[in-house]
Amino acid sequence: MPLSTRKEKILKAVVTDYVENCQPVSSQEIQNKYFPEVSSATIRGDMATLEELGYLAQPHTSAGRVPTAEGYRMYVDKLMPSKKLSSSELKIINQTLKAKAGHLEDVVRSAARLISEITNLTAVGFTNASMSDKIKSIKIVKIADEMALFVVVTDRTVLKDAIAQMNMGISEEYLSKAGEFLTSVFGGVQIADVIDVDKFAAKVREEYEKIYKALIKILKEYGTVELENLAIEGAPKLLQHPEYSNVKKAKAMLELLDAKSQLYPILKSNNMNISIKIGHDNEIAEGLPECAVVTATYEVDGVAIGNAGVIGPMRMDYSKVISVLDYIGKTITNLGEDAQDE
Amino acid sequence: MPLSTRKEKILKAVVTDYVENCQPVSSQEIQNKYFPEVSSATIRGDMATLEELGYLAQPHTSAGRVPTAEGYRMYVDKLMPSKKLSSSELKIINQTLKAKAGHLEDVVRSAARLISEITNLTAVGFTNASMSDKIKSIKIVKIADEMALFVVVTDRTVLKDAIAQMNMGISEEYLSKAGEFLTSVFGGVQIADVIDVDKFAAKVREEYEKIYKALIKILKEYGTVELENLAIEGAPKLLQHPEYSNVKKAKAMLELLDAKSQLYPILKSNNMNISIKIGHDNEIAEGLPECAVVTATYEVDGVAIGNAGVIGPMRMDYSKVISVLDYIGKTITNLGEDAQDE
DNA sequence: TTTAGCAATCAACAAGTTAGAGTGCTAACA
DNA sequence: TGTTAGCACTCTAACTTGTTGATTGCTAAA
Repeated sequence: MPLSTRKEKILKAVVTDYVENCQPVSSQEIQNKYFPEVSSATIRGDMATLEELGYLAQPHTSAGRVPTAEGYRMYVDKLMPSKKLSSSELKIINQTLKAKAGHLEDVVRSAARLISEITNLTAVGFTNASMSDKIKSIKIVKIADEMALFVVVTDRTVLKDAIAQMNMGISEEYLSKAGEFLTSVFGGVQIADVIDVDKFAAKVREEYEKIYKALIKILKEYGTVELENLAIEGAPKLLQHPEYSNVKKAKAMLELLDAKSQLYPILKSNNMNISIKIGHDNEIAEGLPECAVVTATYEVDGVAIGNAGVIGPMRMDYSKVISVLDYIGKTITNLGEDAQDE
Repeated sequence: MPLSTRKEKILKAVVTDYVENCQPVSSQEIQNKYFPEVSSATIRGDMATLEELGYLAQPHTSAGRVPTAEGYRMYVDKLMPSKKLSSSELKIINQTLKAKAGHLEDVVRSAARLISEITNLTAVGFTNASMSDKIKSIKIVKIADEMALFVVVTDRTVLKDAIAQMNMGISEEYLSKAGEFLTSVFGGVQIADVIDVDKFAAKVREEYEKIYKALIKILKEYGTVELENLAIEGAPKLLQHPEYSNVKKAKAMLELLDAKSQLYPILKSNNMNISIKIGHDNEIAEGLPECAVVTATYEVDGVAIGNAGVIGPMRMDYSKVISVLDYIGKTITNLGEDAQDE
């Protein structure tokens, strides 16, 4: 049974009002603010129906109505108006991201910070890395007597934190040659293949065998890079929402944010442009308190380079969140293309 | 007027009990648990004296006593027993830190995590970097057509996140030569001097001028490296302390932790082996809620390489915190010396 | 289908009461 | 002089009760 237009409008009004005031919405209020043309009794009837259908709920008998997860879902899917960002918001997004152009991790982190500041919610951002990324080049730099820094450039990012212990007395020339050799062998090869020893053992000359082993060790952790790059911005903002005035709930959420490995699967949207999970949707994570997660996947040249989004109470301004994520997505894409044109 | 031994013991008992139970301590309780040999009336008298001296306070007339900041201070300075870590705690510290040996940032971050887990408090850790660090070597690696990675090794750390935009068509040889040249000019020179253009402009050959400028830009941010490396572990643990059951206070603390630039001066202990700031001590930071900060400076070969410590309510188990910080400090120092012996 | 009117429900607040925990004081004692 | 028992006093925390106001659901009429 499809909802009548009036019922839709009432649902929309309830969500709008509740998002703004965080108070159960009464039929009176709906009538005054949104529906002067019908009586509160009529609205009451409609609200009762909406409650039967599962879109609204009552905290207690003599209270107004509150949207359920399904209510928000319906709102997001069908009823939500699109919202424009203010020109000052557009400006700050452009400026901030432009300043960081070129540094992938910085861009995503800045994006998260922007999102948090504009939406007043806790934001997250992370870059993607996958075992199917391809090697572009490998450089090895001697930084101390027995230490070498591996710089691995892939088609998506630059791995530059990997330090390996080396034998005494290995020369710079040798490392440089080894880098060239490894680049020639592995250039264009997926990381998943590089670490598959059987496939390449034959191709690696004996003199570079130790280096190859060090490389494998480094690349095995490539997938965890995205975990380390998971940026969380504005965590304390959680506490300003009445939903988390209860310390227990607040703690549960903060602990979730703290445990990045747990958080990650919740955030990772399945390559959807914008993914919206509300309430039940993400109750997959055991014990996760009622909340909503909105994430966007960012692309440059058609390649997904990272995700960013917000996590917070179900009661959030979805429309605004989506505008921000969308605009930031476009800005990042353009950033990449501009860089190429130069 | 020095305290009588009994008064000292009573103060110690009050602190011990309050740290454990977070309940105002009554004369009865002291008598039962710590002083069966004197009557509660006597203890009451002593507690009244301790209150006059400013070591104890009463939340209200008919409540027990609570230590003041001065009370904790006295406890820490004179009365605190030393505590041994359990063998399982020693073991986990050794194992965890050994696994990270060689990676300075990782060691300090792991140290913070260990501290947080063992003390059940929020822990922080950061590596030191200062403009008086000396350059050891500079390598420049081409990672894309117009991008180069500067790897700057100093006597304290390795700077390897600095990517600079380069002119089209700069060759790897040129960058490699430039690196050698810069190393020859700046090896052993303090960073503060390197970025002082007037001092060295004459020495830098014209062909490397642009590279030098890029280097300066990078090194100017060297000091902020430590900010970025400021690791905070176990922030949600704050909320499990009754002191922060009030969401407002919790938020103030979390915001402090979030604003790293604000937090940093509070944490940076003035090269003291272990620094303990309690209550008023660190009320320098405006609006900082009542709390205590205990930090230790870690050294390898006599050089301070980082700090780690805890931040939390004044009511904490100082003795345990200090044991942990101390033992971790020793472990880190040994780690560095072992590495050299090999 | 909509509306007005009205009884019923319930949270939130305020006021009043009680119980008990803990103190400070005092007078007696060692 | 220091210590103790005893007791009155204070104050919070918890519970009870009553009241108010918001909001609903229902019903009968338009």
